[in-house]
Amino acid sequence: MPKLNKEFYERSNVLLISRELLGKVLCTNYNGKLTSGIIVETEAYAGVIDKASHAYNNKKTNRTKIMYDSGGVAYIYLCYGMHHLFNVITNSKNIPHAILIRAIEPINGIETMLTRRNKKNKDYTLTSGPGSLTKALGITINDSGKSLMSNLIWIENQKNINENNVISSPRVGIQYAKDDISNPWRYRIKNNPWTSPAK
DNA sequence: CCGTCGATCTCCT
DNA sequence: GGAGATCGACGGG
Repeated sequence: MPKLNKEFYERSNVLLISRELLGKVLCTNYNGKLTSGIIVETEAYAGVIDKASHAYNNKKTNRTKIMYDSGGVAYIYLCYGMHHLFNVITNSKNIPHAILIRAIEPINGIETMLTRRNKKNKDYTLTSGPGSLTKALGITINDSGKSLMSNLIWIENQKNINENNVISSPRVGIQYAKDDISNPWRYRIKNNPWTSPAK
């Protein structure tokens, strides 16, 4: 299937794009090892006005400057000092919108994922959760800023998920975000067992 | 099944 | 020094 293009990512409605990413296929190819999975859970981070966003109030650091690129690049950062969390940057240059990919359903390269995760058997913990899926796909902060039209990390246009099969609810782990805590900007495919453990 | 806790980088106070 | 867009190990019930 074709890769999602620059025009897809450069649109301005980050909530819409977060919903539309459900059902699409996140792929990586490191050292000839292709791994991929269906995106089943996302969270939108709405930039300078969103207290849960790293770019709240136009904050810019060496880590977050990637967020200010135009849409279609990867923003990957280290969470709790050890987990590499993968985000899609959207909107135009200097508008730092981001979408966190929280869970995928494995498709290709299961054996490679199991090796990277030090697991024997495929179970729901393989790629459910933002830190788990990056480890399974081999994604690290080394690739923060890379284009999503590259042959390293990309997203393929598969199917659209009907609005009736999407659950939206508050985001996870953002108790510090005050009055933005309850925004229902987490999106999940209904009844998909590969969504993250946080319910 | 559940709750608690350690790991350990970036950024802020 | 402390908190964070997390995960997995461990202990108790």
